[in-house]
Amino acid sequence: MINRDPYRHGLIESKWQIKWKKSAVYTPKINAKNKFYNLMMFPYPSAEGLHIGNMYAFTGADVNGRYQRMLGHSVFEPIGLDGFGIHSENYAIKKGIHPKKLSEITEKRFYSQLTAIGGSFDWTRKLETYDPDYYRWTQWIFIKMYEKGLVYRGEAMVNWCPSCKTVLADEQAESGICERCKTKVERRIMASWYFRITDYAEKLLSGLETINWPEKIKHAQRQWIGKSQGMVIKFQLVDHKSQIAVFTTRPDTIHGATFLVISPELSKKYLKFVPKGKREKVLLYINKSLSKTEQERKLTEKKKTGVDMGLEAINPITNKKISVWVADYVLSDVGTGAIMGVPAHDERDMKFARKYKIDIVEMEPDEKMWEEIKKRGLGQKTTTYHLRDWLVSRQRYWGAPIPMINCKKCGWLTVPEEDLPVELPDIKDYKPKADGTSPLSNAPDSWKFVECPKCGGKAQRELDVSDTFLDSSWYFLAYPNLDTRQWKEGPSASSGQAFFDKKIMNAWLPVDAYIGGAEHAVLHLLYSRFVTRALSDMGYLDFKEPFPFLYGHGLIIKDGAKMSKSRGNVVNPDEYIKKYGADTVRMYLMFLGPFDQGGDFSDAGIEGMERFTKRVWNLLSSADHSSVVNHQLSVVMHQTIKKVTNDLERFRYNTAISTIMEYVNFLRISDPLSINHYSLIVLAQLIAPFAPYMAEEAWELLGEKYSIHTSNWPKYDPEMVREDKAVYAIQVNGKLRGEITVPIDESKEKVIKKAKEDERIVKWLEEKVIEKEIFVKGKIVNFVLSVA
RNA sequence: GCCGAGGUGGCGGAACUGGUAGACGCGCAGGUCUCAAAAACCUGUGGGCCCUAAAGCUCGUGAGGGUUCGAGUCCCUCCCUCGGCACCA
Repeated sequence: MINRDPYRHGLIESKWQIKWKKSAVYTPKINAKNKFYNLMMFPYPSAEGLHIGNMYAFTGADVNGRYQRMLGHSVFEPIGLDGFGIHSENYAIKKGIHPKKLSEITEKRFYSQLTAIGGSFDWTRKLETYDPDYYRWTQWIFIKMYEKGLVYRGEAMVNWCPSCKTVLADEQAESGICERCKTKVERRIMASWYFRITDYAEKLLSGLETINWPEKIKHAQRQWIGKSQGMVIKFQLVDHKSQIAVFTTRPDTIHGATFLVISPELSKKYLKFVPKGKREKVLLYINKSLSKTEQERKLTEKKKTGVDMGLEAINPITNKKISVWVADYVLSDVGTGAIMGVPAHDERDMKFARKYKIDIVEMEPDEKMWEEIKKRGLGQKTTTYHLRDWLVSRQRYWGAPIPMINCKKCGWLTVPEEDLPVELPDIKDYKPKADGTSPLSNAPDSWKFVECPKCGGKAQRELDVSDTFLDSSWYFLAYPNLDTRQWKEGPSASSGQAFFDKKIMNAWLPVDAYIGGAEHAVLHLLYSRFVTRALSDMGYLDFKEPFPFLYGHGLIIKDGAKMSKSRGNVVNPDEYIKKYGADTVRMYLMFLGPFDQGGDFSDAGIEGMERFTKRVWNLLSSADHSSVVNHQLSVVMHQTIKKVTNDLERFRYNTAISTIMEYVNFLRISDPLSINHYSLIVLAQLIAPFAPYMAEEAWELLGEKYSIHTSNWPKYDPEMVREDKAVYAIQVNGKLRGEITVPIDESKEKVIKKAKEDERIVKWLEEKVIEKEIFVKGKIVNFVLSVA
């Protein structure tokens, strides 16, 4: 009897959602054996909810988690929300709803969508960055970093986004554009808190060699850290005691240096040496340059401008007097902010020299210069980095308050640990202000003013909040510890104890598989590595890299463009899940192309996948299956297991699915009586990571013990995957002329003999001389004929 | 400009260390079923030539050259697309 009940995805999905939750299949014991921490990058809950691109990423990560679980691992796949931050806050402002209230709404929506897509999340250990139980530890980390000397307050030129009305870190303002809203950033001088990530430049760079990440992402980090080795060389000014230090990676070209150029910022220092007659012109140039934004300065790239400062310096190698210029093509924060101009070697210097008619001296680079300069004490080897310290202050509301107190008498002090968290006060007017005043200045005095922890006098809290990237720089450390007493109770004054249990930490971390997009290459991924290393150096952690293995998934685009609300091409998965079921949508997404490549979403092919889902269901739910052993079917089955397993190991989900399709096609044309129970068990198991609901339902129907997701992944028998026949392609002069089938172990001589006798081949060999016979076992025979 | 990744049918994409290019799916065409349609199922599907047909020949993986018995895969030159960095001294 054949059961042809249609597959009712709605009913089946809700059935298993409830049962999975109740039986805690996805909740590993914290002291489990064979642990596997499978983590997808922390999502920030966009107000529109989960879009199809998020679903793609989560599904791909989940397929890996489910596969690893079936391999026998205790898989921990936690989920939470990176809900603090400008993104959520801006949306709240737009909607006129308080961010706290809005976060409650988005949280519900997000979690219900994540449930619907069929992820094997451990719902008992979730976290949200805006939860005071979470951010007290964000603040604790800030304090620990401060105590270690890794946090300082600096007054410096910063990136100010006039649209977001806050300062931004360098990583968030690449090329002078706000990472969030794409507005041009302005330069402002502001007092802010900085993390000394530059102290870790070398460690972050060399650590890349120890981790298994996509080369693309490692490359982006290397480039961002921007190590360059060179020399700082001092040039003596003529008639003055002062010197100008330049940084160069090519000291071997110093004998071609015919001028010096100082950045406008730095040139102020030398203004006093500039002859009176020239001073006005120089000053004018400096002011004009400084009023340009970084962006404008970089845009005028090709055109070099500058002014002769009327000063001379001595080239220490040639002993010639050379002129000193100020020009804005030299940047103050690169190297020493001053360069030696070597027109014969550097294209930019050449342009500058031509324009202002400065001497151009041809020369050959001389490697001995390194030694020479060092020996004569003219300069020394120096390494510089492009990496800048991480600015973590934000003049915004929706973030973790920075746990610092300012006392007029005692200066800046950290909030005592036992007073954490410094809770974000509920205030009515939380909008950012154009003048850079923090919205928390609207907080009541009872919140703003506190007793100085040192002298007891009146002191004020820091009013800025910290960067969202600080929240997300350590969340992966939190998940396995959410059940611990320390986590719930918070830090105590005396112990200095962390939120985590080191035993738990060492058991679960580092993360076994981290899956996320490449867009965080120099943001989240760099910050997390830094914070982890810092905590490790403080003795809190025994590992240095949080993510030894990272898989970068591709992006789902729509009509050739990235999905975004402004383009109006955001695809919501809800309607598709409702119509086709989560399993079909999951498989459709995974079948689009290689997981690291992403793809263009069009629903054109989804109905094909629906057909496939139905076919699989029809096979699995046909109760009348024998225990007959059909050799040919067994061979195909074992080959399928082998191929699918290999593909899953390499995240080649698209080909894994196509292999399962071929298996299904084979079963469909097979005599129904030859389809035995085990061949269906295997089918259900192979498809389980992709279509978890249907697989579980089928598993029950097949009378197997709950749950399929904790069953043992099928193993292939090496004896069974061996073919007993081989198909040889027969070529003449490299061109395919026919093929023959022979027993797998047929000898070379016999294969060649048979090939020569094949009627399709004979005519090609008639009256020809065979010069060479190429034989590749199991594959090919090629007869090479002599030309004459 | 530099650094990545890539360019394969009408489309998404297969092809392990050089060994039968186009798996799998979509789309399309024809058919079965039906009063009809949908669904489902079956057959075909890179271009050209030849042909009643079976079969055969030939060209084909961005362009051109090379290595090799044999190249989508390796080497050289060039073009294009996407992503990253960019006056970094």
